[in-house]
Amino acid sequence: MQTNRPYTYRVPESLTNQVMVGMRVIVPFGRGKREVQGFVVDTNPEQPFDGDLKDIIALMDLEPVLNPEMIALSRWLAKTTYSFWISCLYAMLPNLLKAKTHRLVRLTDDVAEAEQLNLFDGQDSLDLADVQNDPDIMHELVKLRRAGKIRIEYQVEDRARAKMVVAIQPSLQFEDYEELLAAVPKNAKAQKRLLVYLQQQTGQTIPLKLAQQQTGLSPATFTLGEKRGWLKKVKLEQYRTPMTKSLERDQQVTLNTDQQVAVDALNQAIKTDQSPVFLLKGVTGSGKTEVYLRAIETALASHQTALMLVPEISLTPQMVGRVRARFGKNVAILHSALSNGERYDEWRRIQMGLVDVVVGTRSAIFAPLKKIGLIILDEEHEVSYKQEDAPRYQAREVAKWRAKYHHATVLLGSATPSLESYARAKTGNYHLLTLPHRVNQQPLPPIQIVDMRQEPRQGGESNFSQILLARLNDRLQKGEQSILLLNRRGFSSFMMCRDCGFVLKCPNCDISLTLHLSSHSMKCHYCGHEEAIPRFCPNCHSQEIRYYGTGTEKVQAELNKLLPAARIIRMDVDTTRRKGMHEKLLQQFGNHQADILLGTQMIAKGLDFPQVTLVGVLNADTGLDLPDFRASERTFDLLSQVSGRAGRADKNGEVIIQTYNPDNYVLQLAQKNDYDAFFATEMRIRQQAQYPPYFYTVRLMASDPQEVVAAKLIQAVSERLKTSQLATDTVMLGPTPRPIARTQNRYYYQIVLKYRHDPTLITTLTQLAHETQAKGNLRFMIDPDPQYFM
DNA sequence: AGCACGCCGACT
DNA sequence: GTCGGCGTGCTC
Repeated sequence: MQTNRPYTYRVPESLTNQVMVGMRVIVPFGRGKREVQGFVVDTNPEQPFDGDLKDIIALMDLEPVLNPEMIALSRWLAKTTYSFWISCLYAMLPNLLKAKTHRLVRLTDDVAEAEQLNLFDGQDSLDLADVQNDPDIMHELVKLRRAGKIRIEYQVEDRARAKMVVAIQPSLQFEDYEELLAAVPKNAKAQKRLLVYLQQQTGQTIPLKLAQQQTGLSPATFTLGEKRGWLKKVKLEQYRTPMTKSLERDQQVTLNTDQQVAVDALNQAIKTDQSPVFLLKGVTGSGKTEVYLRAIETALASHQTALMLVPEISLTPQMVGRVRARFGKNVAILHSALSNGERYDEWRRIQMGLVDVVVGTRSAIFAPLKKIGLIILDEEHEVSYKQEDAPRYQAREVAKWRAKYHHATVLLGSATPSLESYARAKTGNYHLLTLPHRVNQQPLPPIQIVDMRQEPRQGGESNFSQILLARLNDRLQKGEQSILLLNRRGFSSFMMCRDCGFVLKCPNCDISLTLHLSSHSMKCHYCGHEEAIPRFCPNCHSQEIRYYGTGTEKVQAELNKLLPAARIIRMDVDTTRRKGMHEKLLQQFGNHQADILLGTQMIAKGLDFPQVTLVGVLNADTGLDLPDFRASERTFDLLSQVSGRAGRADKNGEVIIQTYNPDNYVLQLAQKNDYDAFFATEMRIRQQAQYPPYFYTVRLMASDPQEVVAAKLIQAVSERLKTSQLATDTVMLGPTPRPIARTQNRYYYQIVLKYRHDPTLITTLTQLAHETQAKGNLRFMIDPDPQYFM
């Protein structure tokens, strides 16, 4: 944090007129011979440094990688998220441009040959990163270092490598080729063909491969042509384009009245110089996507570009497919599943202005599009729009910042808007657009709530109520499909000894281990720790150990018994971990190779399968009693979304929700599909408890492998806050241990602050971020508008 | 992050 | 008198 500011360097003569704002440079920094990478943020500082300047060592770029908009945005981002400016700059670049520093160990003096052979393997240098985990080698190196026999050099490596292809350019004029044609020997057929081809292509640049194909000539002929000066060979950047899958057919749809109203409002806004925010609230299946596509068309028609964010590409393949179908090669896709190379190439295409539409996940909000006319956030309430590690930005807020900069329109879409957004729409801060009806004219599927406490229990407990089982059977007979949601993976959620009450916990985290039968192990869902299934209690050696709680694995086993004829696809983190499995499973289900799709919340969103007429929620209570003020909002959202998967085509759908809390208002209102009533109820609770959207929240957290160290720091922070002059309505909760006090062998303590308007608090937090040093393993972080409190 | 400097205790 | 561990402050 002490270095969180710009430093001034001299431009050496060799770089005169080459250094530009937005370029990356290599500079010396500190007393050693350390080289670090930096960004040029200004070439004409207001307050020049009064002292000896060091020279810039080298440029890493031939052209800026960040434009002035990005530099201004990064400044604002650093301020509002209490982050380092430089991490904000890096957050805007594709991974490939984030330099890796190599620490090379070099010999300074004669070292015994044996040492050189052992340590350096005959090489003249050694990358520290390769050996830093080997204590023996490190010890040896420390000794050599003390003896002055080795030194460490820092090297910055540029990882950006564009894939290059050779291309040819005709270098002469039409008439020149005419003359040459007349002059070549009659039997030189290949040369003649080349000349004719070049004559036709004057002024073009053609990849060599393509030219060979078109002419049927060999590479040798082109080389000859180059030698004789008929053509020039150039290197052309080639872009790795992801998702080369054939484009879907674009379906032209006629808008219904509601859609038309929304599109008209958006069209008008896009053409103005304002930067309004629209909230499009449309029930599941109401045709929000078509509204998005029309708005993008408008932006393009007025020579502007469009940026569209989706929560997660793998969850919304159908959405991405439709954008590509409509706009074809004019679209760049940016998401986390791309390789670094693919991501870099897509980013370059955007940077160079080769595309006008960008679709991507959270970080795509930094796509270097110029002249943005429209920014869309689909499913705006999704938590994935908030980055959970530094810089902890909310993509929705970045969208609004960029919209102001570009005079662009922001469009937030959702069936269940976040309370924050809907509240703003209600007060007129945002413009509200609504799509209350499904496009297929079907009503939303009726939802039935089943009270699991009333279920008969003959023959042991079942996870299925009689009615849900009967309905599943009915769909099976009719050849229709069902979706079952159980928001818990694994087989059983915990193991307990009947004799002594011992619960098997993760050694690294304060959380019980989950039984996974498919991998024959006990797993921790927080750190990935895995161990064998115990045969007797580790505490009292009793054999009376039992497993409690139900996960997707167990339900799958139970279904196999209850409905042996049903073909089941289970979809959770465990079955989709491998690349491409997600798509594969969905495709199988889409081809009706299975009758039931059973899964965790990953199946709740965005899926559109016409044969699905039944949705069952096995346990609606799981998310309700978490210590998190957003628990109700998330449950309502999940239930609404998953219900929307039923009856999307011409057949009627039906939803069954099983619960032990049938009277809970969240379930009651989800059943009625009454978002507005839910909003009103929840808003009253939030107002009373002083939570968003009435108050802002910020979470401060200290963590360390030693509990006392973390506790001490948070205590000091707490004292500091108490002595600063906080606004009278600012509330400080804590310090307390985090609800899950320990994960990955670190203890966490937190303070949650709630405030309305408190400039002093903001200043104090900024100072805290500056002053609170991370020492050793101790960490301190400030998370504005946190999404989770666990 | 990494380095130098200075303080302090332990040892020669 | 000297060495090394550790806390603090600085890096254009």
